[in-house]
Amino acid sequence: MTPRVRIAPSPTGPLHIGTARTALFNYLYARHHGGTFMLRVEDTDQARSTLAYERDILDGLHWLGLSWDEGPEVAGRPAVGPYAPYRQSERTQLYREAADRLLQQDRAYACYCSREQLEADKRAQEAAHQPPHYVGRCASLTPEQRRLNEAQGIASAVRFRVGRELVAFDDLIRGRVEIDTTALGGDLVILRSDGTPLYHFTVAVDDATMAITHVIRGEDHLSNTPKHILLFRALGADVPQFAHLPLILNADRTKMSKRKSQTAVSDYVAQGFVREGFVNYLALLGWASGTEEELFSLDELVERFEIERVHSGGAVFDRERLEWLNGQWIRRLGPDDLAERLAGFLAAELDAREAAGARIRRPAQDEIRTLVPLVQERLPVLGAIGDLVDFLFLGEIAVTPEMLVPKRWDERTTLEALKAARATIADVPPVTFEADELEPPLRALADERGWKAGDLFMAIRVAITGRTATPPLFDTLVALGRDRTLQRLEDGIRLLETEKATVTGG
RNA sequence: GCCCCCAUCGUCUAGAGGCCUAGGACGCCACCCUUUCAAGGUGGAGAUCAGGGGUUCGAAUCCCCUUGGGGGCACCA
Repeated sequence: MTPRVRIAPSPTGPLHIGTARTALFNYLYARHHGGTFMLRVEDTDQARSTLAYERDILDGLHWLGLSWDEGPEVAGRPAVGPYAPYRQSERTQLYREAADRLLQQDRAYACYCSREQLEADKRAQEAAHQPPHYVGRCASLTPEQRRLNEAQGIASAVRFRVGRELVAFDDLIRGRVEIDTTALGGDLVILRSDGTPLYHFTVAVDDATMAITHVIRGEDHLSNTPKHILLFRALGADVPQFAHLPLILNADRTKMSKRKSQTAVSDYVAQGFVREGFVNYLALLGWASGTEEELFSLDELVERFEIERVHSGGAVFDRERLEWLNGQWIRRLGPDDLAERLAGFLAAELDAREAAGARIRRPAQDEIRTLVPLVQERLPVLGAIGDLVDFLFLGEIAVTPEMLVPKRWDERTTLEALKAARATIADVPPVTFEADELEPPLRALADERGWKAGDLFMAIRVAITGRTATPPLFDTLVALGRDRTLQRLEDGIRLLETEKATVTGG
């Protein structure tokens, strides 16, 4: 049997990391077994669902590289797959029909309880230290009573009868799980009094209708599974296999939430995580290959993924490890590819600087490509590009005399060194202004004066970049260009001279 | 409160009765490389395998209990 799996996000918020991980595992399972990966939008909560969130979720899944075989119509393009529609808001008729069938078979009944009554029940149960459950007030209404309620125009919800039994299933990850239906909270509402369906019902109806064979989802649904199984059976459908993935956790080991962690995939995209690193990290949250390898592309994951190797304990989201993995993948990117991915991040950074009042220059055609060798192994995230090379594009860099003076040096030496360096660099003609041509004379200069090369280089570095940590100096000089390099050295020299004048003259 | 799930270094994990004086990775610390920062290399600290009982010649691995943690119990998804 070729598996049919699905990811069923609810557009009530941006794509959540947990949803992304669940989507990934479903995708891996489908692809590994040559099955079908389906996307279904669970937008039955009209009040909270928005199109913007749906967009964010679809974009996020695309970004991750998780293409679905069946899914809803998007941007004017028709739905793909034989089970359309794939958006629950367009399937209401189906739910109503299914509910009608259950009603006719007396596996469900009309419930006329008011909100107030139900709340009073709940309060009473709480006071009696009982688990919240429906008391069954409407479970055995006579036809006469029902007619009376209807005549009074009391709106009714539809409740599914939950009998007393032990429901068991073999979870692909956890093994056998048995839950007594008495722990389920009584007969559950499947249709609200306004006729709209509820989550547990729509999942079961859809998974049944769409011939889902394996339900792979978060552990937070484990306790709900018996409800779904009961519904599947009542609907006359085959019960799928279940696999409940461990939860992704906040640092305090509670279920990952946006209150305590960054949960929106789009935020990680915006910070410059690359899909390769992100996917790799997500896969490692709950799954391990069993070998000591841990860098896997999506295709490699597809090849190696086995649901049995997913383990059952929750996993704390560790951003440092994510960043490390991300850096690994950034280093593996081809130069043109990296340059292309970097462009937007640099532009955004420069926009921000400009908006803050800075005078900036925009990178020339192909300039970013030439910067790649300087930055590739220094980027934990693409968004770090600004901090790494901003001095190349800023009209003015912020330098103070204190910064200019290397640790072991004094102001006088620094001034002297900067002047000498300026002269030395000025001696290198524009046509040969290259790293290989710049390094030897500067080293020779240090030698001549008895300076440590590192100190000289540091003074130059700070003068031309305003930073003590930069890409390799000579490459940086080249990237800056001869004119700007000389100009900034002069600026540095002038800064020290005025400083000295103030000190001695004051 | 009730039900369910889980439990190996700070974190992600390997481990399916002897190969474990518990392996790898992130992070941390040293050292090497080195013009700074990274990257890379080498080494180190770091887990009485939550605790206690069994089973067994032998248990991180199997069973039970305890403890701890988490999740679920809506006319939310």
